[in-house]
Amino acid sequence: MANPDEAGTNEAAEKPIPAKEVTMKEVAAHAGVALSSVSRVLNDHSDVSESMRKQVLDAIEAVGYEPNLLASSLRRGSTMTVGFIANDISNPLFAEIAMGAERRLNEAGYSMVLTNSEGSPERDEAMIRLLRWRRIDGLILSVADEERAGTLAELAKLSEPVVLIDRQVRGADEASAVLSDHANGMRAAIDHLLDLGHRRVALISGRPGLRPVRERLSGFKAAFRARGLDLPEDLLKLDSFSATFGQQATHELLAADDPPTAIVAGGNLLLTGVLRALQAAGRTVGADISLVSCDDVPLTELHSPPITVIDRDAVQMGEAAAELLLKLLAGGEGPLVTEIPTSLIRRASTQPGPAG
Amino acid sequence: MANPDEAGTNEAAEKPIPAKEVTMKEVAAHAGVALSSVSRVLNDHSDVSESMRKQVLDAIEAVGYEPNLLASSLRRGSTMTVGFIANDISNPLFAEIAMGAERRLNEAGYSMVLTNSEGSPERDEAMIRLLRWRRIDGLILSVADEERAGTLAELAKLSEPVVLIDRQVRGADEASAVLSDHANGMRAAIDHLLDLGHRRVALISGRPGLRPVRERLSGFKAAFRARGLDLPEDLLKLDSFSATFGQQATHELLAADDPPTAIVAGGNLLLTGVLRALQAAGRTVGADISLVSCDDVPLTELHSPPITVIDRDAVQMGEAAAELLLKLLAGGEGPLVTEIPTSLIRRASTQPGPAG
DNA sequence: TGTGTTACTGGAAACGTTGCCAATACGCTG
DNA sequence: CAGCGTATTGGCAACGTTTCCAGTAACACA
Repeated sequence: MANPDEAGTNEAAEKPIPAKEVTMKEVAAHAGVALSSVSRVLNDHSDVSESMRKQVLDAIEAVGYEPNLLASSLRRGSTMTVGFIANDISNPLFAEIAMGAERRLNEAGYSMVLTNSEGSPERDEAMIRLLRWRRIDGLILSVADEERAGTLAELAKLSEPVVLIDRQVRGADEASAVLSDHANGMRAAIDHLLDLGHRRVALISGRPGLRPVRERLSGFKAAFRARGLDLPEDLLKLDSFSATFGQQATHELLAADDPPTAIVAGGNLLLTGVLRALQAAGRTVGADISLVSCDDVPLTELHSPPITVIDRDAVQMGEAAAELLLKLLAGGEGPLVTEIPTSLIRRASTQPGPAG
Repeated sequence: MANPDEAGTNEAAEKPIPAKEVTMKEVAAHAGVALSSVSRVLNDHSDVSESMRKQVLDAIEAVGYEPNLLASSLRRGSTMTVGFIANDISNPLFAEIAMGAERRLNEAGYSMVLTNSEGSPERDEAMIRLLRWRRIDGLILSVADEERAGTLAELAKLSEPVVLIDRQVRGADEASAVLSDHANGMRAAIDHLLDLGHRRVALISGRPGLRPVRERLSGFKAAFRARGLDLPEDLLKLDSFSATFGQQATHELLAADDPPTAIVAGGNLLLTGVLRALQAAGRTVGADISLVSCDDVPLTELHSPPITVIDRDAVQMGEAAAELLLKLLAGGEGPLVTEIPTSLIRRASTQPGPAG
């Protein structure tokens, strides 16, 4: 199956070949030139004659040489690789961010290695450490816990540039980041619901330890405050982004004495839990209870009725993160921050409430 | 911010430090032992005294040593890293497969680097080559095109073990793979539709060049043949897995002279396109037209009505792929194949047809 | 013919590890 | 006390690159 004209005549591989690696040395020997010349051709340095270039390229072809990036990186001191630690790749949102980042990085000649912390701070730390030991040139990540000392310590040991996605660590100006404007998105959503006459509005989301939750909460509060309305403290369920929590929280909310007339799901996984619970309770979205979710996914658009969402451009976030990192890699100074806007897409899941 | 007792007294870093790497040499010097002893401690070889171990570990702590995996891999000739090339990470199905694989590989001490070919055969090739140059120990992937010579050539150059996901390359017995039993799943789905009285059943999916499509098609045909029914050739739309194709194909099907009474969407992205088209045409799923999709995602469960799907366990697929690869890495022989079952989940999107 | 310049090429020392082999010290037996 | 095994350690050569520094040849010029 191998190309027959590749190995002379008498080199038919009979024995369990020891699979010796073909190195630049072989190329040099075959071309009858020095090792350094081969290197110069491969990295196209200026000082190589046309004849030398051809000679070497032919030899490379002839012996079937393949570069060893490990050796090269070791010598050069740079891997041209950027790490990306996602909280949860199975979340389509993160996948899009990763895609955006990878595309931009590839354009700039970097490659990206994607890993998954599955939302676990321990894995976060382990991944940061591993990537550091691998000598990546930069890192894009969305830590699972902004306050965890271990994670911060691992990050501090990293001398390469870091860009956070939707996270903020102590002392706002310490780290570069791409941040989405959750506060204004939420503010718009709550204003919309209040306009419709809702007053009992519930918010289900993760722990306020994470920036997106803090921001959403602040937008939520701002909207109530602006109208002089009391905050429905009992309707804040802030504990996790998981579908199961969404389901449980919704179940509890519906069973309460004074249940909400509108629910905001702060996370696209949460939404599936919320919908399951509403369905189980026999409530019809829109008619019985209004619903807003975060991030536009197929489910929100195709649900009956379609679900109002606070949207943002995930691919753009990834691109922006890559852009910042590239600036830092090029020697750019200080913490850089890009803010990504959010926008409210009104759909039929939000209907006039009791006072509307 | 750095630990103050870390650098003697007079080493306060004032200047733009050249960021010299702390190596085993520094550790050895600080501990007053040989380089090789440090290495022995780090790889916990048997022949190290307790005192030596402590001495070295203390020195490591003191100088803040961090292993260089590049150097280590170069020397050892093994990276303990497995590559994973996904067709499309933003497809939640692939994300789950990747998660399953990574989990299993990590248990075995390997780490996984995930990359994304975005369904492009060119990127496929480029990624295989890059990973090969990086000297990965093994590869899990789902090639974008089973027949493309370039991809096969790149794979052939790889001397490390490979496991395919739901793909089959020429000569069934040439490559290890995890294959899902699409044929039986589709057979069950079509039997279900035929039982309900449907005869005009459409299938929308990717190109038959890919195994999942071939298998689904074969299950589709088998079901019709088994009842002596003619195959509705005009209802086969096999060109792409994208949402836009799903939408377009559905549009065309609905506009035809003798439109289908049931549609099978062969791919979870396709489904969103199909639903958009049905919605645009004002058809109600279940009542007006029956619908079956492949792979259970939140949308299928939470749609109104819920959508009948041919399901399979994606995480299990990933685990199985890792399992096979680990066997091969341990010296296991020959191509290994694991078959993953599919099952039909009946929901309200499939209703009795005209003849039912 | 000698000198300087240009344009290339070769040699060798790194990069940070690991693993082989030889060296050392120790304790014990005969 | 010689001899020998055992347990531990040190030294050194790799792994496959890149890059600096000399060296060489060709050539033009005086």
